[in-house]
Amino acid sequence: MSVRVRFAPSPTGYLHVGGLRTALYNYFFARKHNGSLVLRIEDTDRTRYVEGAVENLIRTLTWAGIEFDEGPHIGGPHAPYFQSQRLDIYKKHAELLVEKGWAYYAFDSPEELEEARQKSPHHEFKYDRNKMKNQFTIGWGKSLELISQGVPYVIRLKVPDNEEIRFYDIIRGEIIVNSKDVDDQVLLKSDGYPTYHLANVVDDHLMEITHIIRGEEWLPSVPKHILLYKAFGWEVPKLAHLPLLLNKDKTKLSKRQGDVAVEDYIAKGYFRDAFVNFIALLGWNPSADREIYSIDELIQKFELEKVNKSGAIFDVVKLEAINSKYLYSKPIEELAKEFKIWVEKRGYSGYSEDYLRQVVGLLRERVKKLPDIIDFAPYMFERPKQFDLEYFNKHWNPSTKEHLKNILNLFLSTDDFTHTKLHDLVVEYLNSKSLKLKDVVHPLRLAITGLSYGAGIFETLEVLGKKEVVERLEYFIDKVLPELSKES
RNA sequence: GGCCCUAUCGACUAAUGGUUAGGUCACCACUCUUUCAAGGUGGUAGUACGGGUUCGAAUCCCGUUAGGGUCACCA
Repeated sequence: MSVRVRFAPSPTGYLHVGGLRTALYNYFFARKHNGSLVLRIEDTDRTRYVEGAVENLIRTLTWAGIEFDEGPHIGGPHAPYFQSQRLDIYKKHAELLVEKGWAYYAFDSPEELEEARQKSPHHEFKYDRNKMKNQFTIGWGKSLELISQGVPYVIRLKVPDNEEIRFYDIIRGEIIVNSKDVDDQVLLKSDGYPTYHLANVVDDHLMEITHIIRGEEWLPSVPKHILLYKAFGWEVPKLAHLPLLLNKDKTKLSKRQGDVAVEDYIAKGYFRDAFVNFIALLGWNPSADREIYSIDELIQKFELEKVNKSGAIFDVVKLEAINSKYLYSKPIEELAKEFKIWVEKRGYSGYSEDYLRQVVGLLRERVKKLPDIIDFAPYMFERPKQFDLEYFNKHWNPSTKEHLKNILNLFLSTDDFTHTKLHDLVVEYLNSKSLKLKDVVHPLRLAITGLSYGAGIFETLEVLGKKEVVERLEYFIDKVLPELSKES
């Protein structure tokens, strides 16, 4: 039987990075085994539905390079892929369970349940089917009567009193839970919608899912699902519960402690392949002394059996390190094209791709993300408005102004504005004065960029071009210098 | 609190009974240098604890401790 896996998010707004990793592992697993990947939307909670969330989810998944074989956006043999469009299926199955004696009707109001919950300390409340209002306490006939009168009801799973439930998880091994610790879960809500547990089990079976790969937070509800499969007489798919992605304090990754939406990272300028690379290696790795992998390599090397058991802290520093490696190794033309979009987004226009290519080439190894270049070297896009006073004080002496003027004249005298030529001209001049390169390089950098750091100054001059450099130097000497001298 | 899961450098992880416990990020030092980076070289740092099993344990078993998840008519 061929592998069929699914990614089944609920449309509550955006794709969580943990969700992305789950989707990625499902995708890797499906591709590696020439199987199918299904996208199913678990929108059974009407109160949490967010407009546009599904489109957003699909857009982000697509950005990450994940391709589905079936789903709401492409259809497939098991459509519809929205659970909200499969209500009759769940209802039919819930009623089948009542018929078989595996489930029962209950009529407790939310208020009554809340009251019962309040009475028990901590979280010790468990639905007592012998005391609450249901078909066992009020009788079968009375129950049918209430239902026919339109009284709201739910269908609950009738969990055995004291029975060992065993299941095997590919990542965690055998797990045993006693049914006495399992609550009589609601399967069908009073609004006619199924709960996650029912819908999930029914759909995974109907859609012929062979492996369930999902987050560890689902592990505690597996016993309920096992009971459901047994009640229906269905085979349980293979299970794999992934370790959680954690905050720095080791709690489940949450919005409070940083960005959890994939789109936040897209907006910050991380590369798709770098981000996927990073996320994929949280909880699993191919056991080699390297960490840069293409998506194809990740697919080839992926093994569910090698996924870790313990949670992984999401560390942005590591993400930045990986991203910067991609930044350093990607083709410069590709970067220039992408960089243009970022530059324009910042309101700078009119730069040729050739100019941007040179800027990227000069600065990419100094930053972590492509758009960071703009903040790191704003002087490539506009003339400096501020000048680092500390830097000025550190490198200025009474004769520096004279040297700068002379260097300006040297620049004016040449039409060969390459960094090697500029370097040679300056060195020649310095030799005649018995000075060192560092005596003038810093003042020059300050005049041109306003900053104490950046790419090699002669390379920077070359990229900026003669006209721009000359104008900046003249402006600095005439206008800025008097002001700085006053302040220092 | 009940139930369940987990435990290797600060972080991500490798080592599936035999290694001086390895790599990457971060950090530190040195080097290169025209600033900032990048690069190069080197370094600090880990098997939570206690018992077993075994000739031999990070690895298997038990316990302790710690952390996490979960206990809805949410998913």
